[in-house]
Amino acid sequence: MQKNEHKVVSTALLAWYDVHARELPWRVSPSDRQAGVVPDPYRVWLSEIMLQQTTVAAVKDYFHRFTSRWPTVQDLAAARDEDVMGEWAGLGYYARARNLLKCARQVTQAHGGIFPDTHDGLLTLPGVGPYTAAAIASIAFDRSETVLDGNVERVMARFHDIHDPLPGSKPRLRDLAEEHTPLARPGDHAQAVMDLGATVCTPKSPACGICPLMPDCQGRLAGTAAELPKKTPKKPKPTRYGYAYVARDAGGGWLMERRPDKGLLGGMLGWPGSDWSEKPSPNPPFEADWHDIGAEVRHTFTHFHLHLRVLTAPMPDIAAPAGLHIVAKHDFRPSDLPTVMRKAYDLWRDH
DNA sequence: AAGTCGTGGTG
DNA sequence: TCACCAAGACT
Repeated sequence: MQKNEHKVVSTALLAWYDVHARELPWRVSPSDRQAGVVPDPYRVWLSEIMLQQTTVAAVKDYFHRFTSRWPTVQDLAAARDEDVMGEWAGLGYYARARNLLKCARQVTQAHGGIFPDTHDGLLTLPGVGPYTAAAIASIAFDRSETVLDGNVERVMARFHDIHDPLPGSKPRLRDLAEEHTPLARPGDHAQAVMDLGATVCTPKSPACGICPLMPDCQGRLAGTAAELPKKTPKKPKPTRYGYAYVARDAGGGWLMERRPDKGLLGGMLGWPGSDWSEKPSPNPPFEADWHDIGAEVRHTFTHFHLHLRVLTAPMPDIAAPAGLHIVAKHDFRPSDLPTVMRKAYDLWRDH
């Protein structure tokens, strides 16, 4: 329940939001909602999945393409797996795309195309965790649930001058965020805190001078705002190496693999290759005089750097080796590839 | 319950 | 250049 001394905060925040809310493709503005416009749960859900660990700028074009191609959750549920994975290519965290499809089919088949309208109901959906369930419940269904994402953590740590490092301080920050959550306009409140965190209370050099919460911000008063929240240091990233093999058959088809659902780049299209390790074993898909194109892909994943050498050879008139298949010339779209594979293609094309 | 899982922008 | 960072979920 909201503490009385925090009511002035949420009031100031909502007043700020009424003026400064960004126009976003999935957002119903405060004035439009006041006029009776209701958010579409499908669009709220889709946007929140895309926004997990991903910036608004990166999401916008993907959101437009998805909603143009699949306007409703039933449309998405009926899509082919490879079409959804191809449309998601480049956005990253591909488990989201696999769970997106699972979720769309679950909502369509088990719920008649209607999203659950409670936090606990939403939590049962694949790809929907504590944050996303609270976000959808508050934004789409006007329920007073507390969202806790990186923005909210940062705003709370600064406003209350919390110096304990994340992730250990998370329960404390959650308690504080719950105290700020209003019963009225919970969705606007949630989006207001996140907008504030993204545009004013930014990780580096926060714009305290224009912040609506500045008068009561303990971090600002203590002069510690910019260095909060503290975080436990991360491990350094090792560098791994590998080989990728780009081969075309006589008809211009490409020899490719569909990666297994589990693990890195799961479910995505890619070039056959070696393992990625400190000392990779060459693993060409067929015997040939493989030509090293003389350039290597450099790509950084969440927890390691990768140097990938690209080799090429014409493919003889044989069947595709086990686990691989030919993507016909006119079915091949570089935009279907995850970025690291796209980089290998670009190097091949330019060699 | 730490580790895994992408990518592009930023300072 | 490079570490850090983003509207986290899953195992």
